[in-house]
Amino acid sequence: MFHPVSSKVNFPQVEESILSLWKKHNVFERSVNARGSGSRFVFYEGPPTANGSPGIHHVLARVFKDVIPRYRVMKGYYTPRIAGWDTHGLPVELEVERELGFSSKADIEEYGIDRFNARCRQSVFGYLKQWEAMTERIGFWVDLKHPYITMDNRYIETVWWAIKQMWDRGLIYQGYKVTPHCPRCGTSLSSHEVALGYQDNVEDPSIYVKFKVVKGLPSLPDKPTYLLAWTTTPWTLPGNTALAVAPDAEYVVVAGDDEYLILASALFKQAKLEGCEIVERMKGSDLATITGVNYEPLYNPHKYGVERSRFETVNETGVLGARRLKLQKPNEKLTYKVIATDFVSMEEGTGIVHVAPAYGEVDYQAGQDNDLDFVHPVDLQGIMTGNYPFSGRFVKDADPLILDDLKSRGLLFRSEKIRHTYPFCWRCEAPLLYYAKQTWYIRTTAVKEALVAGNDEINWYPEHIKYGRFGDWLQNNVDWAFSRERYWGTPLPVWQCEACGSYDCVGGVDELKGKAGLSGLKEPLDLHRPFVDELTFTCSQCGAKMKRVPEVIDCWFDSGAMPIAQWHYPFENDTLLGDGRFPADYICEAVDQTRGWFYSLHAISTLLFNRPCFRNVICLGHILDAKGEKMSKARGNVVEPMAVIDKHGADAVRWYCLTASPPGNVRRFSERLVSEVTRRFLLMLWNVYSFFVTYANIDHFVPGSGGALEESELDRWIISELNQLIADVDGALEAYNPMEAGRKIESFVNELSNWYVRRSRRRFWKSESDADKLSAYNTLYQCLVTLSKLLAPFTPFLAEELYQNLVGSAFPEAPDSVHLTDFPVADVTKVDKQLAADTRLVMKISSLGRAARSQAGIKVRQPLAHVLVSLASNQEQEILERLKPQILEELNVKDVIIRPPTVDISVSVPAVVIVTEGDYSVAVPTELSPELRAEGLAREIVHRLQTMRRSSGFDIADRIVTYYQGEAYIKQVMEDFADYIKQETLSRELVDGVPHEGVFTESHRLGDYEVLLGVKRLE
RNA sequence: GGGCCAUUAGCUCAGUUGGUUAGAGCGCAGUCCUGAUAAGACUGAGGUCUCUGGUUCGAGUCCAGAAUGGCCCA
Repeated sequence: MFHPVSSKVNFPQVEESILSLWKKHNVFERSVNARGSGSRFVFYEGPPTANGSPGIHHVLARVFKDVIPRYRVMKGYYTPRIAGWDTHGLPVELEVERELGFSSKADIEEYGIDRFNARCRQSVFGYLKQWEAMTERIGFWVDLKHPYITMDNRYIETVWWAIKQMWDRGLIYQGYKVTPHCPRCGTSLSSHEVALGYQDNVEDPSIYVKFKVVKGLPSLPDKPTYLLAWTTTPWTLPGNTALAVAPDAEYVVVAGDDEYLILASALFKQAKLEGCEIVERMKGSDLATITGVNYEPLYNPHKYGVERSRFETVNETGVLGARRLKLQKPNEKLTYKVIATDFVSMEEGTGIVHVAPAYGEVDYQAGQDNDLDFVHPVDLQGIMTGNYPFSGRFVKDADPLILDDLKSRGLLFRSEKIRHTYPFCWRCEAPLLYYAKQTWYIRTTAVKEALVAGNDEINWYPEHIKYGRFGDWLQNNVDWAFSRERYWGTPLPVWQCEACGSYDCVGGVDELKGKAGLSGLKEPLDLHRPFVDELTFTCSQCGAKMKRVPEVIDCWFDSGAMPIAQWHYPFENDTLLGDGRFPADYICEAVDQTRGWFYSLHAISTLLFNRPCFRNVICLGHILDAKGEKMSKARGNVVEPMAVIDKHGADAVRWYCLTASPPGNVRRFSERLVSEVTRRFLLMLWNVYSFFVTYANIDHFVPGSGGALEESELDRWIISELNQLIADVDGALEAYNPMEAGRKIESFVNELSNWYVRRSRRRFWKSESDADKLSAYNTLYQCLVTLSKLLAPFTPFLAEELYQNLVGSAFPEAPDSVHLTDFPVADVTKVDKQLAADTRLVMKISSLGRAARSQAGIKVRQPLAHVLVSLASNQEQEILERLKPQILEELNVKDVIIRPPTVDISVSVPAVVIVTEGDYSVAVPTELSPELRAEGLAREIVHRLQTMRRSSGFDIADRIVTYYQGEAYIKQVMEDFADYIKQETLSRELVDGVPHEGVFTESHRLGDYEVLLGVKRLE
């Protein structure tokens, strides 16, 4: 006996009991360990940060992360899955700062780095319970008991080892580079972080500034001459040390009332100067070389208490290419020059570009190439230094004051506003400022070819990411600025000598402990700041004291090192690279990780081992709300995932995530869509399951009984479809395409429910337990059991429920969970393509026939003498001839008359309704004989009695006595069709007469006749 | 400014290499079926396949350009 299954189901409730079953029987661990001898399938978990509650996009990712490994386990692969937590980085610090009400790094230092980091350590798992609960509830199987945690000493030690490997190969250097700097967080942002914070339509000043040429042009000495330049960042003007022109472009000198202005002729009109007279033309290269076209600084740094320096190159081991700035002496008569470069745009501005080497990447490069001065009157908080009229102000606030100042000095030609895209800090939304700063870099450009070549070996889903977004990113690779001037992160393991300035990189704890003259060591060891800052040792070069540099590293480096750091390689597990645990077969994250984790994984792996560390990656699109808008707290449209799961169940959410749309597309999410999935798919499957169990129990069906099966055509058909389905699902999952696999399952369940079960109903109902009935049971049983296995990776709860009841209760020796079974193997010999096509033909004709009946207004319950059918080919005629019985049943007709394709059936018989689709036509006669009418009435009576049985709460198998009272015609029909009516309604007898008390009665109108019907249950 | 993706019914999505009249589910209106009943079947309304050009005997599909949205880069 199977456990009775009601057609009414509460999925969340079923799932809860499955969860406790898994827990009780330790199913996840066993599913992994049972495959211990199989080949490894390696999954890498991209570690989330647990300092915020998980969102629906996390659920999406975890569902996709789960489905493939579950499939692999069932295919016999040994597939351990290790959870991971990302614990370092600015997000964590910002959260703690918010809690403490801090607004700057000074607040943190005052509070104490030790206390601050202790709070970070605590904060980072603030939502761990929620994360674990969500992970468990949705059935994402991953080892949460032994996760890798990026802040653990052992994890950090591996990260140090990795950095040391790169250091030894000269791949780490400290350089000045212009980096996007967040003035509030006080740190540089990596380019992948910058990418997170662009905002459109930002309003900024758009100003034209006049730079006075020192002596005027030799040919035009009568009036002062100005170079006209354009900028949107007035605050960078004090840092101006050159003006750049395009060497091949034409420049013009135009005459104003009491001045000459120089600008590119191409931008002459755009600067609204077309009314002015052009007095001279010259090439940009001439402008740059003409003696005397030096200009006066807008702000001579020496007058405002600001330093001026120039670059010089130094070479040291490990710090290749480092540059130092050499301080210059004050010069009251300072002038700057015009340079010719290749970056001057003729699209906007004046063709003369303001160059401030401290504040732009190209500016900085131009400064190096042209020995320009370097002036940097802005501190790390974005405050103007020196004693300008606008000193002490935040740069953006200084802008209007600078304009006022220039205007009062007659140097502002024009001032407007512009709307453009500008980057902001992705966490705190402060505008980013481009600064030349000393930062530690990883020279990823040195392995660019290997990065690109490695990408060739990776399978991307969707494929366009490979040579699109990710490939482009690799092609445009720049060195990785990976140091952060922050507190809560993996400390950069570089020590510098206080005296001689030489560096040492430490690659492990033992190495550190072995350093001569080590002091400051405390146990238990904590590799974080400030404790690691207190560790000093003796300089091997000069014997003075080595102190750690202050920086920590980008947390993307942490997570990107997880392939080795989760194993504490090479300090433990040193066979990792050769024993199958590296690289990953599968990873999966959202598309924003292209420049995040996907990149840091790939970069670190390539730098260390010169090979990629993942083979297949599913890259998920982002989730939008029901209206297609981005979910955000501000909009208040964030979907709380647990609420949806509690209401509809995890399987519904999983199935929606997996099948609703291609994984790489953006997708809309709403509770409504999840509930649709439940109705359309889960409930339909459940109904088939419930139907099966109900009748199997009535008939005491025992799975596998009955020896060789006498399969009907219908059985052979669904078994053929089933085996085709197995092959399709297997192939799609093998190809990392759960959506396709899921949709195939959906259409199979639809066929199973709406054709196989519907067509087979009478076989289950009939009283005698013959071979045909047994075959039907065995066939449906096989379909359901196979479905439970096919569905196990997708909807593990529902799959388990089916399996437990269908298999667990019948085969005590079977594995005690569907997740411990093998994935079904398709028996291709059972796939009958011809039969599939034949059945499609029957479906087609039935559908047309129903349409014709519908149009003729004749219920299917009313038998008809025949239908006329016209087909596409003679071959199909033969097929349909064979499958006639099915059509007879489906359409409730006594005969099917098949006409050759060449005969127009509309003229062959009068009084018909015809429905045609393509080459297929079905015609039904509208005339009814008295015999057919009587039979129709009998069926109508049966129908009414069935409904009465149900509404009076009888069980399906209850025997009854039926009473009837009506006119002569009714009595005649009741007598003529007595056997039929008794059989259909399980009536022991049909009693003509007034029902006595205790009988459920109803009066019915059947066409022109009145009848009183009564039913009474027999004990 | 550049790149990638998307745009098909009111909504969510299919549409293989170009080939009759562009499909499904949901929703809506109606009919039917029902011993799966909080399902199911059928019919109907609902489409300038975002737009403009081009290639072709033939374009939702291929090419070019544009628009809108999303993501990314600068």
